[in-house]
Amino acid sequence: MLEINNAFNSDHNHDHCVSGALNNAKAICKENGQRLTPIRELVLRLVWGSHKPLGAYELLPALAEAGFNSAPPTVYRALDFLHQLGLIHKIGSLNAFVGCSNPEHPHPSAFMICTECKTAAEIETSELQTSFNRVANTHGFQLEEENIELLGLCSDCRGNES
Amino acid sequence: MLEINNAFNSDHNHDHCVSGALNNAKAICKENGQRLTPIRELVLRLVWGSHKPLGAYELLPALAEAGFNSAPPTVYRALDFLHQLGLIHKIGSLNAFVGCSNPEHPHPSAFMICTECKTAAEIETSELQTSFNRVANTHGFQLEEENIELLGLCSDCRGNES
DNA sequence: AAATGTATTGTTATAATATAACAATAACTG
DNA sequence: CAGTTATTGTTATATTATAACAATACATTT
Repeated sequence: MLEINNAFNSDHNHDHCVSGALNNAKAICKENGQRLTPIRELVLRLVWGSHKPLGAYELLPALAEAGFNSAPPTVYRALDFLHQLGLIHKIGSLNAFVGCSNPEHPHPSAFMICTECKTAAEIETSELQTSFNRVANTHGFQLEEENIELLGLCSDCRGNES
Repeated sequence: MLEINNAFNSDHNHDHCVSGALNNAKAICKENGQRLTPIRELVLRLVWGSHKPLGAYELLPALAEAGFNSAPPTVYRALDFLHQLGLIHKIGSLNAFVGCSNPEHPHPSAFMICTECKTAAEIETSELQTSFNRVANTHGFQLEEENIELLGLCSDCRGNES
């Protein structure tokens, strides 16, 4: 059974998501001998602080406000760094980044993305991984990354349309 | 069981794919009261003629050669038109378009994309649709489109690396 | 601490992708 | 044929992303 996270439930305590992600990130960086520098930490906080995928250029003002350089390469470097460690996901169809799955164990993931309000809810995909791994193995394909995006209207936005 | 098409098999008669897609496109346009104009047909041929996803700007020279206007809006319009009818797929992570699944019945689809040679092989996903539909229904999500991308190395490119 | 090498960040410029806005033409409809 | 709609042409610009190199910070060895 596929389960989703609570992105569509606006009641949850989201600070918990962010701080969980941060602790996780620190551990992962330590394991890999990488440094979670102030810029990287800020970008991680910003991305995880939103259930809506954020584009690189949406992050720049916050970087500037925090006193960092805010040219595009700065934010793209931080995003690439976090992405490579599996700490954030890139939503290809939106050119935007999102965090907030279960921060204790990074994993391939899928998203339901509302085309109206842009909210992205992560789907737990363990059940799909079997299928993906099998088809990859069958064809000698070395699976390295997944972009799984379900696009449509969330229940809130469906309601507002009627 | 997931099956893939023959994109990784360079021996197949690809003209057949293209002409199949074209016939299918004509029928679908007729059904929907849409016109498959010369520009649209050319773009369809070009996209289906390649197993590698093609970016919009890669198509422009061919449009120019064929005597059409070749400014970006021209090709984006044709791509949007074909995409909306389900005749081509957009690969979000590559900003590129691809055709060539079973042209007789358009359907949601998934791709294995080689990050080295850029070839995209379509995966038949009927087995996954059940899962996707269920999770969408459970959360009142109105599923409209899917971007399913498996990224990695195809067997050819794995061989070349060793 | 000084010297050295590596990683990170700053900075400028530009590449690559995509769309807005409006004019001109072609195709459909009564 | 006149009126309407759909398509294409055209110019300009918005959005997303990276190249290239300089400057600084950090880590390691001596």
